[in-house]
Amino acid sequence: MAQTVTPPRGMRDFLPAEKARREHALSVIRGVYATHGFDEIETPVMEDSSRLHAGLGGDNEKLAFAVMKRGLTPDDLAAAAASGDALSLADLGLRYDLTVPLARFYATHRAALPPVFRAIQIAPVWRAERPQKGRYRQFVQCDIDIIGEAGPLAELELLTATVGALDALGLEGCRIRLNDRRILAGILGSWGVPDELRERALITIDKLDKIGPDGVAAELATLGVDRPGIADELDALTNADWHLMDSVPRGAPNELAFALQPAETWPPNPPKWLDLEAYRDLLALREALPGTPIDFDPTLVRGMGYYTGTIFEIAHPDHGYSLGGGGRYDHMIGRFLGHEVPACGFSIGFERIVDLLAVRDEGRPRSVVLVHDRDLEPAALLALKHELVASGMRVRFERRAKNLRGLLDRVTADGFDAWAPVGAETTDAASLAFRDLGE
RNA sequence: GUGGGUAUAGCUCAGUCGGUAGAGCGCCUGGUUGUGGUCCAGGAGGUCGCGGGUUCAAGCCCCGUUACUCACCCCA
Repeated sequence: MAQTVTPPRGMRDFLPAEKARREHALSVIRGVYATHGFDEIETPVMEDSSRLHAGLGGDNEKLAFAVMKRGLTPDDLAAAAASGDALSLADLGLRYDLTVPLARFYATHRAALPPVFRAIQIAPVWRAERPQKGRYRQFVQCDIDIIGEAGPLAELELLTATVGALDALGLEGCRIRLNDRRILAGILGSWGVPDELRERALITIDKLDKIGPDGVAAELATLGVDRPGIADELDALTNADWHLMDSVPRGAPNELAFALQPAETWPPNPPKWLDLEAYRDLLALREALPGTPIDFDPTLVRGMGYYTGTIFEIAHPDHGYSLGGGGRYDHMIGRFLGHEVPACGFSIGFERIVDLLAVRDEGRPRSVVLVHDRDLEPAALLALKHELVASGMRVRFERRAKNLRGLLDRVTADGFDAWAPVGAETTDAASLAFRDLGE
């Protein structure tokens, strides 16, 4: 091999067939989101480094690609080396999600935006992770966000629009996992977890489906949270039937299970740690979305530090990773604006769904390949092509190959419908003898 | 950041016990076919990822390194 020529690690080129699949899926998602009343915006791929590292991105901040300042001097480098602060050499960075840029966007343009703003963002983000299956260093997210709506209506609109998009894509088997940061905070509070350990404890709980209740309890103990009975409580949380629509908990009764039954059977004395607003919001979501595949999962955490209320993820039985996620982040815009504006968003992980989609090609124009002898006049060929294009066809030239099989297989894979030989005796489009492809 | 696998022609891959670098497809040339998707012959194309080591001899064994890939952590 003369030289290895590849795109940057974790980033990809797209050949025509794959590019067409992606654009088709994107147009479906755009269309559904638009019918649900959202408006598309665009922001720069970079933001100020300080904004990307304001503590809002959780672990993703460590994965941000930084952009070095222009015109750095040896003194600058020496100062950075002395302080050990490499980030001081950067003033910009590539965005690692679309939520932080949206909050900045809203703070910048709030005067031009409606009181309740519904935004679509479909764009690439970058994270310097180690690539693997379903994980890239450049990937497209499809975000919808509602800014300015504090009540559950925001969650409902986001959930219905997202489920609508998944349905329109023909993606079957997806379920929405649902939880609320306030529920998690209540659980942690009941265990006496101090505030400074809360984030780490949450990440530990997130591993429940991988390392089990005993594993989580053991890891919590290493953090200093060693209250007896935690493993049993986690086990009860896991084993309860948490389907919000139609169920009563089937596991051993526990406080949280009772709390999530319908209001009529709600115990008169709710557990002290239960956040009543969160409880009411989850109830409202359940009652407003009958038939939607939503599962309450008290162990769903999500890594972003900025979530303040409901959190959700798209799960698919064929994949160990989530296909999307989101939640409420009521305090983030206040960081940029100075006063609080409620906000909630849902993101579809485009890379993780596009491979699951079947190809649909209805509505394409008829597309034909002209296989021409190699000694024809370009002007004559172009006149033929012009005539066909003017009639609404998609037209591709291919120079005559000795063996046509490979050529015809290739253009069939590219989606062409028919081909015709073109020789010196071909005078106009009427004299072309088209043959169907894909037989 | 941690662990496993892989690396040979443009592509997909063989390569046995260490003994002269291979196939299919694609490409080029000539012929065959002649309303055309057939067939035949010939040809070009390789620093066997890179660097060391062992050996009379390394694509093959050893060490290192880089890239790709799968998984973990974390995430979409």
